[in-house]
Amino acid sequence: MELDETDRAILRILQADARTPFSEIARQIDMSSATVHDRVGRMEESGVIEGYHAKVNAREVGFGTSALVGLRVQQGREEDALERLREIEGVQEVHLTTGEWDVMLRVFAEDTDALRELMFDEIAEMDGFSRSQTMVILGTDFEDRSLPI
Amino acid sequence: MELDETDRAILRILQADARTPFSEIARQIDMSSATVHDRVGRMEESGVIEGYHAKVNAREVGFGTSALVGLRVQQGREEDALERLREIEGVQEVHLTTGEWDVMLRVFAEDTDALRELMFDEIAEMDGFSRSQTMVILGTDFEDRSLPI
DNA sequence: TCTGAAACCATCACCTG
DNA sequence: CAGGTGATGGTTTCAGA
Repeated sequence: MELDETDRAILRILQADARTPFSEIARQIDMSSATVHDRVGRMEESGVIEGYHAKVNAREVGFGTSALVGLRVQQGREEDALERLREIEGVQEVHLTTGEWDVMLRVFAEDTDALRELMFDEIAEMDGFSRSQTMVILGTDFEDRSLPI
Repeated sequence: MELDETDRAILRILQADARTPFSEIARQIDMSSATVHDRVGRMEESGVIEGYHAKVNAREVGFGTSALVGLRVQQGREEDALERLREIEGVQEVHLTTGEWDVMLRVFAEDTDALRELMFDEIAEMDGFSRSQTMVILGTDFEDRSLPI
């Protein structure tokens, strides 16, 4: 889908605050809210906007620990491996990558004990993986910065 | 902040769709929308809810390439290093980690050429870093899965 | 892309158990 | 004191221009 500057302005606003009323967006971009409604609908339909999500503080809901995990997958077992990763609740992101690791995960767990259990009992147990490396996240300087549209 | 099952139900709904009207949330959890309004306000105030963000398809807005980058930081230069990373637009996440790398980044770029420029002209140029490794993301199986609250 | 109108929603002061 | 009611002003949404 072709996006013009008006669409991009709408995206910038909704990236920063997805609950901004269309009427307020309309004021900011100097158009009617019917137009905003229209354009947002088109961007949702076409997949430019993939959804709206509340960002919840992980620590506050009991996930005090997070880590990045690199995995090596045995050749030919890729799809199989991904399928099993999807079933593990703490796994929040799965990327296929070039370089030292074939798959990089972001996992969340209650604490370091729960992380260890997740790694040893769920991930290390899976076959199709040869090596892994866990990088515990000690702190996050920032994340969920808006894309510079 | 203490969260009860009602709060958690609200969080689950807003994680999945941040634009759900309070009246609809009220229907789902069988309470009045005044109560939902109240509880959401309290969770925003206390930092349980950190914001509401539209998820924009990166490819559709011109970011066809993404990578995870590991960096080694010279001792004592950490704060300095983070400050410069914050200024680079394509850098969307910065985590401090244990293990092989001190800092892990998520970067977005227009294409592999732009990624190379970002790596060589902006990141490799910075001092305070000794080594780096770039893992280009070939595909993402999933990301932004909701936390299992 | 806008106007206008109907339906819908957020918000708040004020009750109620 | 958490939760509900009800009024009101703002918002969404859609047909029609």
